[in-house]
Amino acid sequence: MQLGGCGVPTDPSVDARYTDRPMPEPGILDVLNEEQRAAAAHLTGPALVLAGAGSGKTRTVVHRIAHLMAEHEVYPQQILAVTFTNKAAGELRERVETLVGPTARDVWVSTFHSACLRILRSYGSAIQLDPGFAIYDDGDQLDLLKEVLGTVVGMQDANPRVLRAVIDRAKSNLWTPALLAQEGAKRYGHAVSGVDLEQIVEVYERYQARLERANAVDFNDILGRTVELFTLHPEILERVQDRAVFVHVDEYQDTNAAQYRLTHLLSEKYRNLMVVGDPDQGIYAFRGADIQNILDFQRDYEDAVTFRLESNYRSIPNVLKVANAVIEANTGRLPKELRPVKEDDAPVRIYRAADHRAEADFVARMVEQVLQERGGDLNQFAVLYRTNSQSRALEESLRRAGLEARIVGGVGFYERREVKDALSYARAALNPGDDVSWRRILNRPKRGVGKTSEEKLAGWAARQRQPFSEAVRRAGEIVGGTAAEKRIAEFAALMQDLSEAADVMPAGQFVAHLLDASGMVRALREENSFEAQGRIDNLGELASAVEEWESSEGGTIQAFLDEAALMASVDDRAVAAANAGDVPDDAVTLMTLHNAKGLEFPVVFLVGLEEGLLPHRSSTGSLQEIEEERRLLYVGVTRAQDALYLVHCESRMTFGRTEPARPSRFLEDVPRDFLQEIDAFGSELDRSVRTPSRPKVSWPAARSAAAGDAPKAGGGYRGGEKVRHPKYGVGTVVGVSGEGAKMELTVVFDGAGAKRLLAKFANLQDA
DNA sequence: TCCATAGTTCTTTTT
DNA sequence: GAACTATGGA
Repeated sequence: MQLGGCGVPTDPSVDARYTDRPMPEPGILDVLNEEQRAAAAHLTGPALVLAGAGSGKTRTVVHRIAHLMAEHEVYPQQILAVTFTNKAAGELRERVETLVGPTARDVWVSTFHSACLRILRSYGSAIQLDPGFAIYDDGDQLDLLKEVLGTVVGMQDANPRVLRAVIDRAKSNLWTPALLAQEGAKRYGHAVSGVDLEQIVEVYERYQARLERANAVDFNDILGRTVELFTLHPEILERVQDRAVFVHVDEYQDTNAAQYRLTHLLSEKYRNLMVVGDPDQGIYAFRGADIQNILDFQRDYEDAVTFRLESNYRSIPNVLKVANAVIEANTGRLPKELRPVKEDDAPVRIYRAADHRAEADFVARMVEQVLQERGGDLNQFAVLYRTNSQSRALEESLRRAGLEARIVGGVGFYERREVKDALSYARAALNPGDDVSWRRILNRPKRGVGKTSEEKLAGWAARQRQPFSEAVRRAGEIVGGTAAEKRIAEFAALMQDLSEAADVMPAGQFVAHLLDASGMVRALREENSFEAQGRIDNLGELASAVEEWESSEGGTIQAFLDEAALMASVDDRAVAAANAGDVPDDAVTLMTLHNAKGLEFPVVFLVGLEEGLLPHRSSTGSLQEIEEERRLLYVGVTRAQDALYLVHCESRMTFGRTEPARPSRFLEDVPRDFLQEIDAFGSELDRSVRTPSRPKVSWPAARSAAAGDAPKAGGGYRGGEKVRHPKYGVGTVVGVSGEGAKMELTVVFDGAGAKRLLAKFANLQDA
């Protein structure tokens, strides 16, 4: 699908043709409910769709698009739909295609980033971007920033991550360095995150200059430079506008200033803008998203029509009760209550685990149990957590139980060192200005060019204002007479060969050649280790992914690099082939709460519901931050269709240190009788036992009252406690139920696994 | 220039 | 507990 040259009528006179039709139309919209149908039948002008979780938002957009095409003669080439992830885009396109057939392929469905990247590849030369410009990801940004920091007085020891965060934030607000100086001073004073504002501005300026000199853009530039392009070249904007007569923006609550501006620019010619979202699911303020964008839509577009979708088709009533209770605690929200359509119900369960291991074992055990009880496959399960680092224990427990796990996100395939190196070769071959890539591969694999030589080259490049690759080419003049000189010359010859190869070889062949000629694979083979073999396998998978990409999509290596750069998770569409080897088609899904947005699963586990994790310790500084964390929990809860397990630990390991953990404050917002407490085996615990004479005490307080000071004699056991059994040895108490003579303990023994014991007879000692 | 070792920082969250 | 980085000896 090419921009511009695809037979788009220059003036489709939409306003005249598509207004004043009687409503509702027969046909396509019949399957929708009343709320959905009203929104989907909307024709022209701005519209806001406030869509609660699970209310059929995508369905509504899909039918609206189909309706426009099938019954109002709108060309697919006039429709643009912007989604948040590549995955959502693929799904949307597929569903429209199911409804209206293959012409749906001409509907432009894309993320903001992919759409803008395509525009920049087509028209970027108008703002001094060479067609082969590189995309710098987080790691590249950091590398470049480290270099820049070295050149600014007093910034040598500054943390590049902090600077990156500030610059990213400025860019997502569309602030140039000058604007950052101005606006930053207004909002933050003279220092941001403890760094002097003037110095930050200086770093930002130099960083940006270096990016532009390298013919590169970072992620935020993909949006920001597109805005720049549109502003400086209205004729280009207009061509794109004609490709976007009807604009849809999904997850509008997560748009930042740059995306807001783009939305406005794209839709201002025809004003057929439909934005869809849910302010309660805004979870990206940390990267500049502003919920105010959706809250102010009616103010921005006074003639806007608002539609509300509040019937929830996804979740059982108890899940929605919990969800509503959680989100009601937020202030300043539009009142909204999810109404269940489903009638079947089951309790939402809560489990208190001893530590992250017990938590993970519990999840594995429940998965097995549910499989036994109701059958089905592993794809029905999802485990959601706040931080990626929580995935390891979960993965281990599941694997130990023989259950496949699929981790979405995390350290992606394209961020693995060897893969990144290989891609850097490709980038360097395509773009002699890409200093970060050139420097990365200079001595990788090791070819005897050390830090000293590298710095001499870099110093020369900086003084001469030349790209690093030029320094490599002229190494003789710079490091003449040293041992490294010859090695660098060989490297220069290699790169000369590769850049010629990039022009003449098809993508797959080029990557295969690069892997061979660079010596990467050879060096790994010589290492002869288990780990090196894994890396070789990854490189092999990369080669097949490119091959596959080339034969199925007919893509160039440049297009492959673009796709890889914008790919959030490895199982996103085309390049997923890269990981085809180890992604099973039946597996429990593990991912962060952020990644889970927009998805649904029959059985959901929310783990790590503790203070410090959710809300995360670094997001407790302001009410806004805490409320965003609460929305994150809300997003998690509303992913569940039929069963929901909430899990928190009594102690958790952070930075390799085990520390006591308190249940999340958000659990206090959920009335206790909305939750059924269970033990490590899923058996229901008797509530009256756990809250003696204090029925109104909310969750966390009740916990300490019940377990905290109980005497040891008489069986005052509590979860997390280490005990010794005469036969089974040392173990950890993971569950307590009943009282007195009937008190039962669930103990996970280090050697013998989990056992259920009557406390009275177990003959346990402290361990 | 490279390698082993000790020390340090690190975890939010993602296009 | 891992991944990265500084250091000193070969």
